[in-house]
Order: sequence, then C-alpha cells, then structure tokens
Amino acid sequence: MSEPTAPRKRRGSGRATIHDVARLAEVGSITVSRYFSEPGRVAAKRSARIAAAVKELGYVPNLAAGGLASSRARIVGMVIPNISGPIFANTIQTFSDTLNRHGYQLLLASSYFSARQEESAVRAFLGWNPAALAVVGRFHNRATEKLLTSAGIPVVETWDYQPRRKPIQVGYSNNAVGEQATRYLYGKGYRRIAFVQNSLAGDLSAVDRSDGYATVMREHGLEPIIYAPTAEAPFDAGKQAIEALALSPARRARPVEAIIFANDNLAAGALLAGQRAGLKIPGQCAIVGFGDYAFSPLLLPSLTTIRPPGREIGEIAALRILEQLGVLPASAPDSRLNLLACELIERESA
Amino acid sequence: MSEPTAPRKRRGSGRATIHDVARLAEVGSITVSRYFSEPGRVAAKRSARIAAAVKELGYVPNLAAGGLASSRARIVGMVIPNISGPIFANTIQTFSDTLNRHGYQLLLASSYFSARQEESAVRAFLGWNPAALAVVGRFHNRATEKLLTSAGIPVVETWDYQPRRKPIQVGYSNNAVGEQATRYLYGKGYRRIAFVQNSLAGDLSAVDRSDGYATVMREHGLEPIIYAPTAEAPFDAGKQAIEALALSPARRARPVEAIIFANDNLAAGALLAGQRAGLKIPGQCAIVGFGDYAFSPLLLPSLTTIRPPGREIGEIAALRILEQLGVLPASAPDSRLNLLACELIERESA
DNA sequence: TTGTAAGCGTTATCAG
DNA sequence: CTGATAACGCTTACAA
Repeated sequence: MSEPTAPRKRRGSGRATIHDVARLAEVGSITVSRYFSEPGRVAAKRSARIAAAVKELGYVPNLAAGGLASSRARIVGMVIPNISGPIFANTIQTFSDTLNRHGYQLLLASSYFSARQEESAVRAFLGWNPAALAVVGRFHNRATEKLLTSAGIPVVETWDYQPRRKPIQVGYSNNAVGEQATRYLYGKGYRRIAFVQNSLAGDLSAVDRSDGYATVMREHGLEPIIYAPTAEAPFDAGKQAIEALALSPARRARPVEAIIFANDNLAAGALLAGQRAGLKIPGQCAIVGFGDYAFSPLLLPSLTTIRPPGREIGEIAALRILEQLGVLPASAPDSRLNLLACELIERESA
Repeated sequence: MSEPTAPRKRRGSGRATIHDVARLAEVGSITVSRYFSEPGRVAAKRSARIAAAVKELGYVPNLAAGGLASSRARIVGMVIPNISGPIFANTIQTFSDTLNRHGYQLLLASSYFSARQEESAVRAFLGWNPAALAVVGRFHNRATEKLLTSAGIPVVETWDYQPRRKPIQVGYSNNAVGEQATRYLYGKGYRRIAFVQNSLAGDLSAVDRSDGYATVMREHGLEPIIYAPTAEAPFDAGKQAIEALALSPARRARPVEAIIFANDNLAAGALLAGQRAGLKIPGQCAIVGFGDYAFSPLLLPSLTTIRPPGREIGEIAALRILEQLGVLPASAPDSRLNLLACELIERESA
C-alpha cells in the first residue's frame, strides 16, 4: 500500500495509467489493455502480475480515453421530460439498471417538454460520443431530428409508439388506452361517459387518449362528451371538471354516469371534490384515471386506473439498444417495433 | 447542406472534427478550439467563418477528447439508492438541472442501498474522469471510501448531514426531525406519544429520528414507546402498528394518543386501517409521518408530515460542487457544511 | 491574435 | 501470446 510518489508531470490527472500498471507488472501496456478487454488472451502468469499492479496502484481504466481510441464509448444518453414526476421515474430506473448490468452508463437530462431544452440535451450528449440515445415521444424540433438521424447511432423513442417512424419504438398506444377505458365502462353498463382533458396544453398523449375514447363512443352510437378544464393545477382542474359534469345544477338533469380523466391527478382532484360534495362514487358517478400514481390505491374510494408500462419501457428500450450494439443477440427479426399493453387496474371508483 | 463525402478513414467515428471545421473555415484547428472556449480572443472575421463551417458540418465538439486533453471532464456522477422512489427523485432533478445550466452533465446510477453496488457505480464513474461525485449518506464500504478519498475531486455526501466527515455535507439532521415531530405533538397537548420504526432493517435514518424522539420524550419526563413492526410491506407494517398501539384490546386501557411514523407509507397504512376500524383520527389518535409523499395531502384525513428538503439538497449539492470547481465564486468561508431544515406540514391528521 | 508541437490515456493495426 | 507504433479529437505550452 505504498504511495509511489510519481514524478509530477505537467499535464494529466495524476491518476495511475495503463502505462504505470504495465511498468510495475513488467509487461507491455497493450497487454494490460487486453487483460481488461480479452482476459482469455493473456497468459496466467502475466495476468497475475497485472492484477497485483492494478490493485497496488488502485488503477481505474480511463473510459473517456478508451472511448476516444475505439470511438465506442459505453455510455447512453436519455432525455426525459421530467425526472421527479410520477410517470418517468420507473423508466429511468429500469433503463439505467439494465444498461449498468452490461457495463454501460447512463447520461441523464430533463427537457420539461421543451423542444429547445431537448435539443440542447441531445447536443450535449452527442459530445460524449454516446453509443446510443433514448428520447421520449416523437415530437422534436428540426434541429434535434437532424442531430438524431445524423448521429449514426441507435436511437430509441419511448412511451409514444408510432409504427411509421424510423427510430426504434418502445411504448404503448394512447389511442388504445382511450378505447380500453371506454370499453371497460361500457361493458359495466355506463352510457353517458365523459372524457376530461388535461388543462396542460401540449399534453398530446392525452389528446390521443380522448380520440380513442371518442371512437368507441361513436362505435356504440353515443355522443362523446369531452370537457377541457381551465384551472391550471391538476387537482383544481379535476374539481372543476366534476363540478361541471356531475354537480352543477345545469347538469343535474342529465348528469354523466362515468368520467375518464386524462390522468390520476385530475381524477384524484375530482374524487375528493365529489366526495366532499356528497357525490357517491361510483354509485352516482364512476371515475377512471390514467397513470396509476402512488396515491391511487390509497384514495377512498381507491382509484380505478390504467397503468402504463413504465418499467417495461425502460428495460425493453435498454435491451433493444444493447441488441443494436451487438452486446446482446438480436431477439426478433424486427425488433424496431415494441408495442406494449397497458393494464387496467380495477379498484373501487369504477 | 451538401454532405461532403469524407474519405473514409480506418478509424474514427466519422463525425466532423475540429480539424474539418478548421479546414473549411481556413483557420488553424486551435483557433476553432478557442472559438468555443474563449470566443473573445478570436477575431470577428474568423469567428464568422468558423460559425458557418460549424453549421455546415453540423459539428459537435467531442467532449471526451476535450476532457482527456484537459484532464477536466465536465461530467458529474451521482449514486442514489433509488431513482424511482418518492424520496430521491426531486434531488436528482434539481441536481441535474443545476449542473446542466453550467454545462455539466449528470452520470446516474442506483445502488439500492447496497454498498457493493455503490462501489461498482463509483468505480465506473471514476473511469469517466468526472469533475466531481455525489453520493447519498455516509455509509460506504472501505473500497468505496478509498476510491472517494483518493479520487482527488470534490465529493459531496447528501441527505445525511454529518459535520465530522471530510466530504462536503448537504443534508438535514434526522435526529432533529425526530425532535421536531415530538415537540410539535407535545405542544399540541399530546403526552402518550409512540414512535413506529421502519420494518425495513438498514434504514438507519429512521433510527436517528427515533433517537431524537426519545430524547424529547425523556426531556419531558415521558417514557418513549418505540414499536417495531415485523410486516415487510410498508402499508401492512403501518396497519400492524396502529392495531398494536391503538386498537388492540390489550392497549384499550391506555391507548396512545399520537403516533410518529418512520415514513409516510407506514403512516398511510395506519391511517387507512385505523379509519376502517372506526378510529377517529386525530380525535382518538393523531398521526405524523415523514417524507411528504405525493399521496399525503390526498388522504382522508390528510397527513401531517415532515417534508425533507429534497429539491434543495440537489440544488445546493450542485452549487457547492460548482464552487469547488471554480465555476462559481465561493459563497461562504466554509461551504463544506450545509445543514438544511425540514418543514413540518400541518394537515388534518395531527 | 494566431499557429505549431506535444501530449492526454487508451485501442486498432500490424508485425513478431 | 506479446509488443511497437500510430491513431482517436482535443487542449496545453510555447513561439511567432
């Protein structure tokens, strides 16, 4: 455990290099390199000497240098709209873990649904010469689009499944989710079913869900009722929606029997407001959410909702990337398309 | 927008380099380098030519190469126990955003509270020659400890504030949190106050909180009542605790008046169980949690809890790192110590 | 203000 | 199985 006082060079980080290890182990530097990349090709005797030197010096290979030399850095960038929200955290978790398991590191940045921030994150990632990139959704600005296509590396678009696009797709169909919720309620006998939009403009996934809802309604000869709240805070918007659709005197004549909300936040706001106003849920009005947030099973009544496959998306996105990189064997003839299902979680509210 | 068919070299990523830009702009490569690092020192005429060439080629500087040359990579690693849990997501978010704002990128990995996984993450990060490293808490194995100290870069320990340790500390005192909750309840007139531990062994922060609780109880001449549930699932453990402390026939004679839970999950489990059993909360038994999870304001009654400063921890950790790196001016004589306060959120349950 | 030369720490290539 | 040499794309040091 001696600390060999290396003659301080003018440049460099001061950490032990592959050459220091080679010198101490009395082998060529390239043999040390092979010791890490192809251990089988190094004679046992030298391997032992190298192992000792590595330990002695506390040597950690410089991956940036390795990546530069091989132009193949074991790093993958992911741009996600929101790290701390209830939606994407699971995806990040499984994406990261799956990559780590195969020796790849995750570079993370958030875009807050801003195309400009997304572009700047992609640009910064590209500077690290990543092995692959993952983004959320299909809406990018032209510059990002160009960066992505000309990067020459695997790109995965997650969450929003769009079969016609070039990048690998891993996600689910929001349209199908809208249909799924509507069919469920229809099957339970509900007819006057409404859909409540997200007050957050730009949530295009929710619009897709309402389209699916409207399709099924028309299929059954029913008129779609789409309500767009104006309140910004989700809970307030949900409250506003249930007041307009089920509690207002104007509606009292023909109140809706069931409401599908754009997400669980809205549904929770509605649930609480309805409950405090004495509305029986699901007796007078059933409620379905989307997202299966952490609080959803804890509400009273507990919230029936649709769970998007967040964990699966992260894992499968990582696996597809690793396959593209040749780290894992290809799993399917065309693994570009990965359409996952969402699970409807039946609880008390509908 | 022509795609200049570069003569395919035997090595390299194929992307435009600083030399390509220099050639096209008819300047030396080093001038292009300066154009990015010290724009002021490049003549306007050349700057314009360089800008045009950069755009034409879609040039993105290779940060790995730059980091290698300068031995100063603008990348920071963070090891967090859990990305997708309710606790750490905010910290990751603000940490990442603050770093990004100053041109630094976040490398992320999760440890799941495993010292071995933490070590492997730190080792992998070190390979990228990061500018700094952030970890959670003070419990690392010897190898990690050694890697951290010998890395020669700023290291920040977050969440668990420990004034005696060498690395920069950004966090709060769990002991103080335990005291805070107890004093609050005592101030409201409660005397028979219990503390419910986390059934998850290894949650040492919760033990610190119970110590703080016990201190204040003794201060007031009261006997601490610490209950350790055996059920593994948090909600079940909470249920188990409230049954033992407030609902069981054995306890009926002298039921506790208030309970402090190790976290909001336990508190929520207790809340629901108590409510279904007809227990009046807070009338018969007040409840205080810890964490201020997303569902806590939505419970009925809404949960009084203590909010740890997750967002602040992430931001301050990043700022301290940037100060250490000289990117930002030092804010205080000794910015190593950053003890933050937790906010008690008074709601309906206590 | 600009350029030249020499690394940074690693791996691809080719020759033993 | 092992090694010398030349990249990889950039920045530091120094010179003009």
